Amino acid sequence: MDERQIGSLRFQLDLSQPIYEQILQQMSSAVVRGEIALGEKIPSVRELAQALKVTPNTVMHAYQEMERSGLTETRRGQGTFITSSRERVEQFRSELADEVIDAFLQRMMALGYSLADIRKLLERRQGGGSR
Amino acid sequence: MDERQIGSLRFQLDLSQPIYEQILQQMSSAVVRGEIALGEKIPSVRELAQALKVTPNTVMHAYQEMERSGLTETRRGQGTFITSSRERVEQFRSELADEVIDAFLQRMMALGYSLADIRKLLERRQGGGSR
DNA sequence: TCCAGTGTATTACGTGTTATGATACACTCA
DNA sequence: TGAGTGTATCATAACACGTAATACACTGGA
Repeated sequence: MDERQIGSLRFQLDLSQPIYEQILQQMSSAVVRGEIALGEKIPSVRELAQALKVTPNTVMHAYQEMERSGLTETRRGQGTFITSSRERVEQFRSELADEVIDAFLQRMMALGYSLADIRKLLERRQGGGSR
Repeated sequence: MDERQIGSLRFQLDLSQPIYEQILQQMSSAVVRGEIALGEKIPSVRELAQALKVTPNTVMHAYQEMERSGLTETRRGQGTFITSSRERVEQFRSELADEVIDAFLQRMMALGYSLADIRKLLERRQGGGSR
């Protein structure tokens, strides 16, 4: 696992997944968790490419996906910025969560687990934690 | 979405995922949910290939993965059979469930959801009941 | 013993995705 | 004007996936 830092951002890249998707996911995570401020400028395509030792094209791919999902706004000649709409970030977060939950439930049901079963299994994870 | 039936098995194949993985997953589901009896013979490589209109190689790929995970036993010249060990099937099921849950929790945490949040979201599914 | 039906292996080919590397263009701002 | 942006294009390579064809090894029943 390769770990690289640029500004306040931290990236962990491996070969198990397309690089552009890992950039996309980790950047989205950072935004959604408030680790990047709304309206903030993120590294330029070339800058991040150099920091991560990948091709600008690969970073571009990730950035374009982010804009497509409304998470960023790009201004030609200026750079790429996190959207300043808190609402949009919230919507992105909950929509993504919905998809993740749907896929999870579908896979578990295919294995014959009921919703009640799933809840029990999750409680078990909580184990020594808060309850 | 293409749906095909062979014996008691039903397969739904699309292009969103490798075919061999869809065969693997749907066959595993059927076993784990008891839709295929323990020790039962499953269609031969050529037979299933013809029914699904794919190449024998593709079915082979799926079958080899199933054997690697201990779900089936292959007997050269005879065919491929579901393991007759209920214990092994149970172990396969719970191991797979563990992996699915781990991946799910990791993705949700990356989006900033706590275990308590996740439980609440799942409860909501139960109430809304869109299955 | 033969043979049809099994699993298995190999080779060649085509396609799509991913990533690289290089180059060029368009835009913005100091 | 020039440096720094996003953007587009081309060629190339590697890899995964699927197809197609062929061949081999094994088993059980006729």
